[in-house]
Amino acid sequence: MHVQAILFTFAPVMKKSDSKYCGCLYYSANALSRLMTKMADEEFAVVGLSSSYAFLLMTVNNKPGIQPNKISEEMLLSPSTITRLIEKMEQKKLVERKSMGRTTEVYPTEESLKLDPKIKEAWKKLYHRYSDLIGKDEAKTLTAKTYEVVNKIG
Amino acid sequence: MHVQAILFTFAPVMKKSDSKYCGCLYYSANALSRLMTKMADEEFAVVGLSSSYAFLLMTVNNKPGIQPNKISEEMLLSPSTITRLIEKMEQKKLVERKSMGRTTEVYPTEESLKLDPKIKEAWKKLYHRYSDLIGKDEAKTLTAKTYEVVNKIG
DNA sequence: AAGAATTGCTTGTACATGCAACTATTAGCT
DNA sequence: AGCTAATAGTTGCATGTACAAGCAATTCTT
Repeated sequence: MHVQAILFTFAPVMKKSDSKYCGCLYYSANALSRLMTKMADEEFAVVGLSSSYAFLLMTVNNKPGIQPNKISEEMLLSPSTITRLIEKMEQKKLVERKSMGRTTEVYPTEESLKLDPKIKEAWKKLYHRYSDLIGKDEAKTLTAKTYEVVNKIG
Repeated sequence: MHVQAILFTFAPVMKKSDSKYCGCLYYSANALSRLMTKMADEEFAVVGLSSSYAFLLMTVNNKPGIQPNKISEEMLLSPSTITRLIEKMEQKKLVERKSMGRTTEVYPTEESLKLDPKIKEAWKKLYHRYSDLIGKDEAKTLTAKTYEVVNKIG
């Protein structure tokens, strides 16, 4: 306890910036989001995808035939965004749409399924990367807290 | 301690969604960011601005003559983004640029200064809005934690 | 069974943001 | 003084995301 205090006094954690906005959740949430997205995009680059597409594929690979509707819920993105994501992945021959009446089912292609382990691997690396940077427990609690707040607000 | 446990057992917090991604910081940070941005945009709509522009104006109003450079640091946005934001606000006659050599100084117009109290008011309402939703202490600690992580990662 | 409401998905459009490449200016070195 | 390096800012381009409006299919109502 004492040691901690002394350490903090003589060796404070260096902050990169200290904006007048740092007490605002809008600000810090957005800043973190941008950083995490950049980090995720870097990791998923090994499979030639940016983060959103990687998550889309994992979602579809996990539940072949899932409806855009449900993907939207799972990824917390708007239906129109999901349409756009699916379009792009269809162009790349990584998913296929089967429309039946007003509903649509989205299926992974062979290639997407073959890619799946690599995507999951990249995802794991992402996890380790930020966990190493900020501490495993710290990462877990922040993630949980954040998600909890998302559920309260959204 | 015991009471807590019992409460949790018999009255768990109801979650809206429970994605397989909820343990990923990329995912929760992005979700929160989107929600907060939406909320902020709603609040700042009373002054006819979306959130980024409101923050830009507050920054410039607070330090007239500030350089884009410094705005970028304070807002944790890339220089090019700041250029774009300034352009728009210049079109709306809310800021002015004075270029001197390679440096540029950004000044608020009268109108921007007149708008300032309303922007700050909207900002305060934003704060209360999410604080009411998730609890004041909860909001404060999450904001602080998030900002801390931003400093560690960024 | 016909019209109304709802649902699932898509499209047009707009916006926020960043990267990479560029220009212009200043600072540093010799 | 002159060349090089660094810095400040801008621009072209690409991407991710959402809203509003639309279309098509289904369900509800009476």
